[in-house]
Amino acid sequence: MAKTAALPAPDTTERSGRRTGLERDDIVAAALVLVERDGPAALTMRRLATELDVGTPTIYWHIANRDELVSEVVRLQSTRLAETKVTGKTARERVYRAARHIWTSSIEHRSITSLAHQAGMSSLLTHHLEAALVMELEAAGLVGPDAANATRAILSTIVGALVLALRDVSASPPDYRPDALWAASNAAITPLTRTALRAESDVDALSAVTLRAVVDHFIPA
Amino acid sequence: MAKTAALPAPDTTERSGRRTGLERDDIVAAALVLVERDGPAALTMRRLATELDVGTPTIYWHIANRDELVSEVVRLQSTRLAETKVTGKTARERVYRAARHIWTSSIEHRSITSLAHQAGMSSLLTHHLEAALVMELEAAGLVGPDAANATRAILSTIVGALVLALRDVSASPPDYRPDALWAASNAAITPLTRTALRAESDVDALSAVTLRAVVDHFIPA
DNA sequence: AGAGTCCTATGACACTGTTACAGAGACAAC
DNA sequence: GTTGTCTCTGTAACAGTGTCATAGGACTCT
Repeated sequence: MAKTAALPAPDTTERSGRRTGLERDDIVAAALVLVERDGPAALTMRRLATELDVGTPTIYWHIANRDELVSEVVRLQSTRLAETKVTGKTARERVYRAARHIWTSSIEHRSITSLAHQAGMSSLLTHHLEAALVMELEAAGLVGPDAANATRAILSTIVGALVLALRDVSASPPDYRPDALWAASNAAITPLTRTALRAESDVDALSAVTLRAVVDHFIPA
Repeated sequence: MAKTAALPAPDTTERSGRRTGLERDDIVAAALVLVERDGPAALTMRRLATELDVGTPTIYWHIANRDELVSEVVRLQSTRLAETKVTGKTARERVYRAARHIWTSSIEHRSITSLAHQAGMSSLLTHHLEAALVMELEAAGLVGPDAANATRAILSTIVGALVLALRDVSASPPDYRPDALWAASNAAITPLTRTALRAESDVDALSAVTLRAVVDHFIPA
């Protein structure tokens, strides 16, 4: 035990029995740091315990499940992403910027985005940003079910692009990567299109275009 | 050992040492059945072995990794989805129908879709259907990068809607479900919109609308 | 009959999440 | 000052997971 120093180290008193007060938040914060530093797969109860220089059951005293820990981590990150300042002249533009902000934030913290995504909690991660989006939608004249549907459509568009952007191509066997797949395909496709499909795509630009199309469709000019 | 009978049972000869020929495909087929019957989480090497009435290392003789097994399962399902008959008068309509077919197929076999999705191989699962989509796109006048970008945009739209449709809300703690999240949110949102956000959404219809918007944007009238 | 190849079972290793249990330390009450 | 009692922590274990080393059986060829 007592390897390389732990992450937060909130109390100066040497490790000895009782801790004072705020533990739960420290655990969640440490988990967040761990994920951002070493990726989603690194979030292991034992590893987190080691990082905190603590036994595994200690974590279970403060937190019920691993699922709850993940929820808490995602929620913490969600609040950190809360503040948003949307600019833009037209209502359409402001909606687009708000949506685009969700994309950039998710890409910027891709480890936690992947974590939330694996746990099926993307909506929790983006909730605050989503609220900002809804406000812009209402400012653009959409209320009730119209606003809700537009929100979901925009969010699903972003999530779809995120899946494309964050997937790990190196994980699947070489023969089954999109590149090789299109090369081996015997479909009746123009060579030009085939090579374009094999090439790497600029997911960021593509996401922007698609998002613009969806926003334009749901927001009246 | 020798519990309830195995799934395929290809040979009448009692289990005894050497099998004749086609084993690998049987394993993959059994894995596919297992996933479709009991969900993605049920695909365990030991459980698959038990299902085949065989030891675990036997599977490893035919298949390298679990990842390779998953790849093979997804690929098998992909070929089964291969035949597509796209109807529709206009080119736009045919593109839309081809894209919509990817959605319905993915929803219909949601267990395998989830499996492919978790492994980051959604594109492998939908590859054949994607090829059909590309052909329709070319028939609509798009070639090269234009066709490739339209393909990716449409596919990401579908995948985004799939994530929304296939997520397991019961997995996350009650306080963090979208419903409760919007109820507790203190954002400046109209009550009408808030209740609309809290309500369950018709993801299928929403996906159709979004898809239509994206297709209309990329395909000239 | 002997050799070689293909396939399989036993058993283990290193992980994972999770928990029962036995305690330490700090505070309150007597 | 001595007891509790509550809060927290470490040791050790259980049941799973993917994966592999090893030994041996069964079949085909010579």
